[in-house]
Amino acid sequence: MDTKDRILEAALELYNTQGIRTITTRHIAAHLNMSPGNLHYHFKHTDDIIRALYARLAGAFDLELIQLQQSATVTMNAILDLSARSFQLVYRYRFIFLHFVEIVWRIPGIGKDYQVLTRRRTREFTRIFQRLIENGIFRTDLPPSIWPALVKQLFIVADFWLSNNELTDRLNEKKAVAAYQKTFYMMFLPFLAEPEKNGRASF
Amino acid sequence: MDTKDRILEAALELYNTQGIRTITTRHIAAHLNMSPGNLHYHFKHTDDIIRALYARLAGAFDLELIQLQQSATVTMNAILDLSARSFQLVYRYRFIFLHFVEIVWRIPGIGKDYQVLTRRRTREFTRIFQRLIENGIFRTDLPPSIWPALVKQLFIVADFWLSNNELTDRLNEKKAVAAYQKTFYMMFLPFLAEPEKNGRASF
DNA sequence: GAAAAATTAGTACATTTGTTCTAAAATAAT
DNA sequence: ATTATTTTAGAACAAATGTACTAATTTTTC
Repeated sequence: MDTKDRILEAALELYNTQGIRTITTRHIAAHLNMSPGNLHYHFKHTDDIIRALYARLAGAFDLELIQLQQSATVTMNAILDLSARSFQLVYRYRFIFLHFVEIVWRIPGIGKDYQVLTRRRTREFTRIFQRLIENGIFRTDLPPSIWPALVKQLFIVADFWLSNNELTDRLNEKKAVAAYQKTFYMMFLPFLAEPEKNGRASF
Repeated sequence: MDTKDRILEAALELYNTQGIRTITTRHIAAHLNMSPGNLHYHFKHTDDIIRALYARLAGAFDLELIQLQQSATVTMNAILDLSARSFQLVYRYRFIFLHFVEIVWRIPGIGKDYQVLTRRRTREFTRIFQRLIENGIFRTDLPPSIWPALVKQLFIVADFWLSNNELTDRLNEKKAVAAYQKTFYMMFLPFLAEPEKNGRASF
């Protein structure tokens, strides 16, 4: 692991546990027994570190979505599995989600990128839901405008479930994964044509 | 309006528009043509300002909830109206919701208070939903564990809808109110026993 | 093995920030 | 009216922060 990677890993850990307000480049450098000068040789500006971490998160997310899209038929189980795997990413890069608005205000490029990403993901999920309706998995008695609304709900919960956990239950990683998955399952349940049949036995 | 109020109003405006990271007591004082010394005479510590603003928000919220609880029968319309009025509060004190985790980490007292508040509100809503089930407004074919899950979903969306708006659509206040209300309406729709009958014509 | 390039440590600097201190001015109390 | 109290302005301070600079050291290239 080269120096740049070590800096990013240390920054990630410190940001995750102490927030972006209190952690400075000096803290990150000290945590690595490295001089501040050296750190700034690798990352000229503090924001470059955050930018790099966001880029890693976005890249990892893209990989997950590509995998989902490549499967011929999308099942509910595939979607729930995606939610579990993407939570691992959310948790790994949790400081971004816990301070999302702050980061986007501070580094506009990230906001722009997230907007584009979100629009693309919205289209993708709308299409997936379309297919789930056609396959009789989702209900057909609801107004069509419910589906984009569901997508929005899912995005909000996906992005901010962890913030809510931080404000309320403060579950540790293991318990958080389980609770997060259950939340997602429960979000889909009332939309299923036959809840008892299409639901997962494991819950 | 006394000086303390003027400081709080100025702080609220600046925090709302520029975030808590960039705004310092000096900015707030300058915005009021006031000396930093004077500001710190009224609020010894910066955090005291945030604490005072949070207290105002919490107090205003309590008033809303008391009003809902006093009504003999809670209807869907009453809940949707509450959601609209509470959004006005979320918007007025939006810096708190846009930087919630940061604030709670910085001022633990606020986190403690929010936890207690949330638990109480969870119990209240669970009871309300119970009655909506008994009155045949909500479906009865879903597992009972869906209702606490719905409460959690609602809280997450209520607290972070605005953050999501900031990251994606950036709607102004007027449009945001409308979209927020619609989101809430759509969240209840799949839980209604007879969507077409209990739903609102206005959507 | 010498020259060039890279990495690193350490220091330095200007700015900002939260807060305190002092004294002046305004206001209220008697 | 004079005294006491509250409020205000302005300066001052220590700590922290982002980043630049310099020189040393390590690594790579030839």
